[in-house]
Amino acid sequence: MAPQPLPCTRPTRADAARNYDRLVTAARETFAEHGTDSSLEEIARRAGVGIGTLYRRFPSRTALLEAVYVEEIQSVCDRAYDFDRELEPFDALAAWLRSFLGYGLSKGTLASELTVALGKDSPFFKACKVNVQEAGNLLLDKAKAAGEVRAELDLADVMRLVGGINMGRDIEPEQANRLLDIVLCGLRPAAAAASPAKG
Amino acid sequence: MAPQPLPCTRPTRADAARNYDRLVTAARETFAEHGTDSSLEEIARRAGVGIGTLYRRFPSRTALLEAVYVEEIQSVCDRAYDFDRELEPFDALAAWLRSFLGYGLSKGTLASELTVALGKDSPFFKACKVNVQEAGNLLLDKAKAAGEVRAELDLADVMRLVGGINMGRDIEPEQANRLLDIVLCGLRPAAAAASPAKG
DNA sequence: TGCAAAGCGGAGGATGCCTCCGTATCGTAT
DNA sequence: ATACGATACGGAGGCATCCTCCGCTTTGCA
Repeated sequence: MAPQPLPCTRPTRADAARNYDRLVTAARETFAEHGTDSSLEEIARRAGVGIGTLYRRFPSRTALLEAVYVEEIQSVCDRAYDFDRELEPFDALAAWLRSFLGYGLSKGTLASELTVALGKDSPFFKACKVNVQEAGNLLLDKAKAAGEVRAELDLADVMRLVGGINMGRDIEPEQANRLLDIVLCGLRPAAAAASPAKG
Repeated sequence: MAPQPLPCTRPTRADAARNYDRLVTAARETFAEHGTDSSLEEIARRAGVGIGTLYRRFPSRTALLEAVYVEEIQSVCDRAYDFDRELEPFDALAAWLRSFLGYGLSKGTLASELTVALGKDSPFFKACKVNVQEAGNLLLDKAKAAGEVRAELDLADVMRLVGGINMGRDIEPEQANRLLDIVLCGLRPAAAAASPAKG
């Protein structure tokens, strides 16, 4: 189902693997609760391992974020394929974007920071991007083929807009959905009255 | 022209006023270059004053941000009134949002962080919000009255979407403008074919 | 059971945040 | 011009976090 294997550095030795899992779990929880600026020492404490262990496994904050993101990315992609099977083209795209948004609302800023991360240049994030693009483009292309989305749009644009919606930490779910509606409207072909400012 | 006086704490004594200006200038440059997480000690060094001076004048990072934002806010509001005089309703709104975006592109993440800040609860940011709302609503209401923007949208929604566009630090100006076009399309009434996902 | 490889964890140097207070400067009154 | 009180300056220092380094422990294989 997932076309590209995402890099995974989970170690093989029993104790190391156990600590790896503890760290990723603690990191996911802590990042979700206190944002991605959380203290790494706090995460190590929460995981019940020494700070040295954290740094050996994850040489930088980014590396730890990557490990957390792998699972989130996987989940995001899986849902795209689900919606593709179950819904009509535009609805599938809309549902996917809405689920992406709802997921972000429940996980603090993780989703929006993830969107930012997908713009980064690291090899890891590029690999993630490939996967998300493959899943998202499936939905987007079908919606385009059905004439329900403007042909000149690309997925990066759409993701960026949706990711920007809950960028500012606290947003009411109601407002978030309203903003998504605006974006969804903007995706549709300028069939009649509407035309963008410059083309 | 600007309806509400924004608070200003610029001191009166000569040396203090000079240092105040140096600090605000250094802060604006540093925040634009390295984001609002920049070291305050770095800013003090850049301004050529001691760290103590910075903290006496600006008891917190937020206080320093406020001083930087005052001028930006003023400039954003002024432009709204200019566009209102010079352009047709929808074009004025579009031009204002586009200038807001262009300004953000040239100033790093300042503009988008400003958008986030406008959602905050501090008295200062509330005052800023009042001013921006007054200016923005002038444009938005006229565009609504002209039937070119959906009546149920509010300014906070629009600002948030636009602010989200260049949230992720590095964005190509070309892409940013494309995203703004999508948003602008989304603002227009669902005249014919286009209709939002849920109403 | 023994041993080498792999992993563990925390001490410690560097940096940033913020406070406190002795010293220097400014503006005014004489 | 001078003196003096009010105001401002600046950096030392306490605390938190980041990240590195290295001596000790655990693991898994022979």
